[in-house]
Amino acid sequence: MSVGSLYQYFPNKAAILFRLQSDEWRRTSELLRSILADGAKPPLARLRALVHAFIRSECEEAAIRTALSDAAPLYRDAPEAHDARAAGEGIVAAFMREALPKASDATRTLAGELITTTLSEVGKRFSEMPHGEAEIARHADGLADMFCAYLGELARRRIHS
Amino acid sequence: MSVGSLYQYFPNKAAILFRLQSDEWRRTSELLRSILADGAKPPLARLRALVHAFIRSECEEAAIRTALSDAAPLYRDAPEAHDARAAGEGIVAAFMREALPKASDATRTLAGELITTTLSEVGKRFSEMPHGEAEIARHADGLADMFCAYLGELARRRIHS
DNA sequence: AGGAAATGCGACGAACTAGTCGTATTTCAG
DNA sequence: CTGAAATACGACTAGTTCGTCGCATTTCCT
Repeated sequence: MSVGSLYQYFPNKAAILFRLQSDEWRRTSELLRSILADGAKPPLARLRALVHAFIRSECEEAAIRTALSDAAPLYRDAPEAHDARAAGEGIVAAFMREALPKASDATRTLAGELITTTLSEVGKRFSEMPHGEAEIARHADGLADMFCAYLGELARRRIHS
Repeated sequence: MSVGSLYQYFPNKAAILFRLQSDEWRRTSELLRSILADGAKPPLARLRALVHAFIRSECEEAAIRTALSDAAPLYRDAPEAHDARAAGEGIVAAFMREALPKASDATRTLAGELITTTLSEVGKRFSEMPHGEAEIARHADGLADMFCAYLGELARRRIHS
């Protein structure tokens, strides 16, 4: 693929990168939906599966992910970026209603946001430093443990300092 | 401060940015030490205080933090970056021994790494999107809840899926 | 096959950025 | 006060990067 051909389909470099990132986001949404909405398993098992799948997918093609996140300044303020995020939030919200049926809306929203941003930000860092299969699995398990403990505690509603 | 003057003290742009980042790291280490090593309060209260202090400090001077993290590619592979990280890890390790006295070394290390990277990565994201005081406090509390729940669960050693 | 339309291409130019260098200004000892 | 050493300065240059443009190649219709 040559420079000229590329610029027949995209107005500028930002658009190219944004398109790549956008595809990435779409795939991630798909992952979210397919795992979180699977009604067969209990909620926490699904969450754990999601963490593993997500971390593993971040570590594949680590190079392109790093490049994309380095280019973030170019598309950080794009309106589509916001939309993509919103799409994911809907799926997470539905999951949270299932996982925390008795919690308040505010609690659910906060917990959902925290888990989502933690997963995506920590995932990004994983993609930046190469690991072995086993390391990845260990860390993903730890992360899942953390989320499960948090949700468990919220369900029991006895968070103390 | 002019360009020429700046380059009398630094060999190149990367060195300038790295110096700024390095100062930031030193201040963060200081924060870690001063809060986590305060033996008076119980461990989880200290952790909660740390989360609040850290998130608040990330949100101050958000502009420079964002600029620095955008420049990360310039110093990502610098050896000093690794050292700075190691310094923080020592403090965290000591704290973890206190918070999880009965856990294995592997468990403690993993939990320490997870909490550290989660805090720093999620903190970075907070600095990128402006929030009100109240929002910040709410999220910091949520994050602290998550960490406390995780450590509590590890202390009780009954993580299930 | 002939030719016209669409697509592919990469050398080139415009714009930007990091870093230098000769000059101007300040500091300070004798 | 004087002159030399240190520091400050910003116009300038070398090098890089994004995006364009004219030509080459492929596609597709008659």
